[in-house]
Amino acid sequence: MNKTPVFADLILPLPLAGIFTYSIPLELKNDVAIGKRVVVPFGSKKLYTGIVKKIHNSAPQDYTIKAILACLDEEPVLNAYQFQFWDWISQYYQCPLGDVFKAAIPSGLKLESQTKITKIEEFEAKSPLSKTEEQILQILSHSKDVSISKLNQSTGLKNTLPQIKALLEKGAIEVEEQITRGYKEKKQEFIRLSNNFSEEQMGEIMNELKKAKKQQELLLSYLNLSKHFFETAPLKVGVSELLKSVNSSRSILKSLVEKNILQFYYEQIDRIDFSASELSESKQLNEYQTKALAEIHTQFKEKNCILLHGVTSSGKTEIYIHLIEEQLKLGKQILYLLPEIALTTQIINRLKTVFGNKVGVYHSKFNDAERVEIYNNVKQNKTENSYQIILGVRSSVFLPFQNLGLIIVDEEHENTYKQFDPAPRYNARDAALYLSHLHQAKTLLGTATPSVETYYNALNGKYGLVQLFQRHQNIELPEIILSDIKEARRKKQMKSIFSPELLQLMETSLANKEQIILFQNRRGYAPYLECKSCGWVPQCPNCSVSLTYHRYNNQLICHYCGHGIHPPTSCEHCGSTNLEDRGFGTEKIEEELEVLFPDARIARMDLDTTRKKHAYEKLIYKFENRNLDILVGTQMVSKGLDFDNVSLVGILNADSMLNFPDFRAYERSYQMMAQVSGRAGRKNKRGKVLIQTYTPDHPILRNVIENDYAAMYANQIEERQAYAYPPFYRLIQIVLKHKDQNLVNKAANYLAKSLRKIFGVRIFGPQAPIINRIQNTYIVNILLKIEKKSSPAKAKWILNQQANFLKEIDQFKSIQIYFDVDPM
DNA sequence: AAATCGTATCTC
DNA sequence: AGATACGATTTT
Repeated sequence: MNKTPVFADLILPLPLAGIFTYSIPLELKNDVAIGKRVVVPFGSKKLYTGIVKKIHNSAPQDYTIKAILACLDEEPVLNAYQFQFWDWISQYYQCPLGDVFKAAIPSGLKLESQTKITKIEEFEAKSPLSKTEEQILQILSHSKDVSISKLNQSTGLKNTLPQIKALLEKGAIEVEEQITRGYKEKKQEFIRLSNNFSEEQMGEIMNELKKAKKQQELLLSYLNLSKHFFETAPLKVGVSELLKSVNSSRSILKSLVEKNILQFYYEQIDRIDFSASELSESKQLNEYQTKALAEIHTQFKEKNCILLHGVTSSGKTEIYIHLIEEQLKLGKQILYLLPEIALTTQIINRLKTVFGNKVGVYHSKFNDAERVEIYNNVKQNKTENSYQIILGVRSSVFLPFQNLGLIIVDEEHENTYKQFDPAPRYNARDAALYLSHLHQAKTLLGTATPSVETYYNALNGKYGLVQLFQRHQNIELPEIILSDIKEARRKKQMKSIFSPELLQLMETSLANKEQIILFQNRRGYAPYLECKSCGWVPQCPNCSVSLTYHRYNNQLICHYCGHGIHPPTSCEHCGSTNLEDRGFGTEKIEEELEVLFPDARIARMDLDTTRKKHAYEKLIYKFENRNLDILVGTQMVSKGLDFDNVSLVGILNADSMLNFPDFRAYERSYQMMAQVSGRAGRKNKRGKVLIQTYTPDHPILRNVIENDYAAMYANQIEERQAYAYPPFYRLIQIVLKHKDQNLVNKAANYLAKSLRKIFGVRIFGPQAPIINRIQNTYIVNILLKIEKKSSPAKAKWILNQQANFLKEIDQFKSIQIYFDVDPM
């Protein structure tokens, strides 16, 4: 027998490069296996959940090795596809596997220990304690099991560890590592008869309960609900269901249990509803949809990825449904990606009516336990009671699929598919293509306004292309009207932010009992506050941005770090009390509408009004049922919602989008305006879109009016080629961060210089981003543009090497560096 | 990321 | 000197 110790290489949920080798103790030898979770000590105290990546026999030489403490799983939580997928993400997006782990696994499956501190009651101080030590003991005497971060918070100190250590040595406190309980199964309380009473016995019992009318009533209700004497096996009766049925109380039920007539029992239930609901057939496709579907079939024979370019309201969803049906028949899993939760509500409902409980939804507003259940459910992949279709956001590409047949990426152009912070900075649309490739599955990208990159790939034959330009039920595309607010301002015709044309149209719509959507890409009340005498604007103390005024809580808030203060009453510069809010956020627009249209029912939809779990659905529901006349919102209102009574869409300020300093600004503006416009229009009446702008002659606005995607594309692709941008070049952004602005600039200059020696003119910068300070850390960027045909892997290798060289220079050691591959 | 170690700074 | 603050180092 081979008695040499066996080792396991683990992925730990830490932003550290590489994998970590631990020994497998004898008693765990049979348990530990690739893909399972194990608990290991890391550093002096902490315990982490690691995932076994490899088991081997080569003992590491350079360090003493620790042992695995426990194995958490009977079955692996990660399958072979996922290991490959993680490796790809880690390599392509240049981040440690530990970061991928953190993003991919719901935190309910990642236990982590936390230090809990308790006071020892009998402790008496032999020597006088320091002020902070006294303070800590004071806090501990109020509550036990206090965490270190909580202590730091309550004392107001940055670091209490030295004091904790001192107190520990003096024997005043106790420190314990507790593993926070992860996922808990949900149990439901049921009630049943404690004996299989005969009808005769039951009669006696009822008789005995004559004096306890309430109890009698409750028992009777139980017999009714369970159909006890009618069914061979009585039905399950939930405690809460029973109590509700006769409006009884728990204490009455308890006395029946004490009399040993009824008894409680518990069963684990899924948080997810699997009750079968009534299903309706998928809809018959119209002539154009049928043709598109046939084309998709043909092209999938040759290509692995197809772009379905269909105008808004052309019925792409119904085509998806037919494709999903086909995959289901083959026994395959389907992943349906959406850019954000905001979009899901209407599509969930549509898919659920066709596929019922085969559809699972995965997004960030679910709590941990729910996410774990979905994860486990997908992992099981049974045909009964498991999701075959996952409707989810970005992170659902990490679910444990075993048998994917099709990935649909809806609204492919959306930038929310790209994760910006923290690592992994992946694009779910691009990752989906790799995931498809792993499973030998197909990918369908769907949108009315393709991203320039995707459209280029489709035109050049890398992807298939299927077009669908007929709107269903022949709803006409809306009429788009421009309103020159520069002119209106000059003539003093503007009523705050509203042009006379817009107000006119709004009045008509309201008079016709039709609905209105207003779009303003700015939340809060006013983007900034300004002193009228000297022009001073309150800034965030931690970031290089001005503070946004929010009226509902009367606060100035930084949208980058969340810092909030009460608005100052006087100017910090000149002392003037003449402070005025400038610009328009959704909150202010809502307020002004209430004055202008006192009879209209107005609501606002932005990040602030949709924080709560179902707030978004409630708003949509209200609007759908025509309980609202005007909906004001940020980009949330532009995405995939279909309402059939909206006759007017107003875009309040098109210029802020157009003037955004980014090479994708025009493309993004076109997409945004085209998408919002798609919300207008009804079965028998052409909708109207009014765009307010200072630059009515802007070529992009012309493209929007003429609904000419091709022209916009032709123009943009030319610019992309001329200025070396995607799809002709691949971008990698090198980001440097440090608290010291001089140091970070110096480091960036040094790195850019050494990179120029290798990449030459492909290096741009260093340049400070528009917001060059967030949370008191300064940021500098260097941009690398490399030809599409050259090897990105090699470029990344060189970047890494050069970054490591920089880190070897003493003064630059503490500079943070990371890469953003394909930045947005 | 978080604990620990090493060193600079503050306070009486 | 001792307490405190902060940065660098280490983690398998």
